[in-house]
Amino acid sequence: MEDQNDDSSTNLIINYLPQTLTDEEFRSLFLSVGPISSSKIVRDKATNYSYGFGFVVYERAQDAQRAIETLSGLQLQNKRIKVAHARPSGDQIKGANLYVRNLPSHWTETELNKLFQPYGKIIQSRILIDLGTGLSRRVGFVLYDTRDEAENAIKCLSGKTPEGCTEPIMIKFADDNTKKIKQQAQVQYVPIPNFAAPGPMRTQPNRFQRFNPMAGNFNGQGPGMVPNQGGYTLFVYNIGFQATDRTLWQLFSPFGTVQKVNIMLDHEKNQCKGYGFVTMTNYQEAQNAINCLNGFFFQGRVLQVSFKNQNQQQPQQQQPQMQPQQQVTLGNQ
DNA sequence: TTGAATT
Repeated sequence: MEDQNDDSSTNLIINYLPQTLTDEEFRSLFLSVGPISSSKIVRDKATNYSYGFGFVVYERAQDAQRAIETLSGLQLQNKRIKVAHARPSGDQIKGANLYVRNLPSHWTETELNKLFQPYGKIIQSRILIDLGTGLSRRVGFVLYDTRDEAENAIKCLSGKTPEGCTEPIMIKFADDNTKKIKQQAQVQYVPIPNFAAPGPMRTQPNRFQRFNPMAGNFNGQGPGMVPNQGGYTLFVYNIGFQATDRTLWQLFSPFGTVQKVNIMLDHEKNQCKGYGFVTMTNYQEAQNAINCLNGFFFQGRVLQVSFKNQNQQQPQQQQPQMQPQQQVTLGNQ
């Protein structure tokens, strides 16, 4: 690419993308902020497996900034995406990720960072949690800004026993993820609506559902579902008074094909009445959107999302005559 | 043998 006009202010890296997010969904999401010159989810060349991150280059720096402000932290399926300026790429930032074992079981990222930050700038760190028990698996990752810093940390910390601990920690460079291929394409994320595990509470309830590509059709109807030409309309309540059609678009399009969205407006106050409607093509995708977004904490409110027809809150979604809002229609854009 | 932060 020959986009060298101050790449650092327009080039964004997006982390923690859900595995099933498509390139089109990814692009649409960021297009909603402003014109972009390129977008890409980084994938394995052979299998197309998403590594869970991507890049977006905006045409204007102010749009890139706004994307960081409005989209970072957005919940997409089972992930909260992170949007940030990409660091200038180069050899020195490669191979800067460390794998750490034998961590004290009560440690969080805070303690991990405290131990590692004397040796360099930490870009990201995490401790793995056992999903069944909610307890630490006592392994984690520390990503430094540069390879040199990571090497330095290994030299200084490897085999050392941190203060107040009984065992030495083990450190090595993390595997190069771009060389590993998960052949089993994320098949088993079974919907477990009320997976109530005993033990410590999770930060996020595990009510997120993924599609199983082997069981039915990702874009089509699930087994036994009756196709509905009109689509499935969802009622979205408590979305706040600043919400626009774009808000609904951003929230729902990651879950599938959205036919139209419709924010109900208070024309006197010229603002949202606090609710709206979303029509999705596929039942399965609509149900998934409900599972993921109902009860989701969004901009200081708890969203309520349901099928419109199950609780007959509103008459018909007739478009008010004066409605100046254009409807977002998903076609081939 | 770990999650997924440099195209």
